[in-house]
Amino acid sequence: MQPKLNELFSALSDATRREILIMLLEDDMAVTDVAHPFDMSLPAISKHLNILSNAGLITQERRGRVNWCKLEPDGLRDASVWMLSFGQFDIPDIEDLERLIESHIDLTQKN
Amino acid sequence: MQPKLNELFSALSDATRREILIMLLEDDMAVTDVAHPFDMSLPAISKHLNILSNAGLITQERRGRVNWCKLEPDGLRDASVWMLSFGQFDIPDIEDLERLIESHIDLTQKN
DNA sequence: ATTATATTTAACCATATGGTTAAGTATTGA
DNA sequence: TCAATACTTAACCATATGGTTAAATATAAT
Repeated sequence: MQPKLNELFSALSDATRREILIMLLEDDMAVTDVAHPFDMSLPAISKHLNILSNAGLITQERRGRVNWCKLEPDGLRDASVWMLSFGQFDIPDIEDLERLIESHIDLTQKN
Repeated sequence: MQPKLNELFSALSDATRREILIMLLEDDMAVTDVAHPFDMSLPAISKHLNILSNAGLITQERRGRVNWCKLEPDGLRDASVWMLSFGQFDIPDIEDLERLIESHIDLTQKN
């Protein structure tokens, strides 16, 4: 399957979906549990998860009545390569990076 | 001004806008010249350029009646850091990267 | 002064997006 | 078997997006 930059970047352009990805960094989660922290209906979250799936950023595996959501970090690869190919910005500081990884506050911003 | 990941990723999610960014890697361009290769009206391109400006990916400087568009590669920085912070995918091959930079064909895909 | 060039703004249109509620479908537990 | 759980699907709605054409604006050239 060819990389789909439109779907990839479009999936990343929504704050709810970025938060979901960050939640899934911790561990695989059931749909209901993904939905829990959000002030939003379950169908809305279900749609977001479909969009993330179609973008190749997560996979979903149904076991019984539970649909387990799993991060697919390689899904970010194509978008990452695309951006790196511009290569004209400084490689972000290791320190910046570490700080950001530690505290995901900056990553979960809403706007 | 705070980074705006929504605007940034959203701007990158359109193939026309990604092509414009790649064109601007070569050199600064007037709006009309940006529009030339596209089968699209000038106002449509003008809108795309505004979206890229608002995302901080380009700047526009009017000199006389010409509005010069200039790439702002640092605009990609926040999105890049966000993606790198996932850090669970392999760093793309230097070879992959060089091949992609040489031939931007893979980067300008439409879907 | 008039015309041509470069671009933006306005008004409009079709489709996409992100949300809702209500109903449907499996699967599990009592 | 019946009810609860964990979803998904369908129908709907408001707003956003990406395009169009026509008109407006500002600068440059004749």
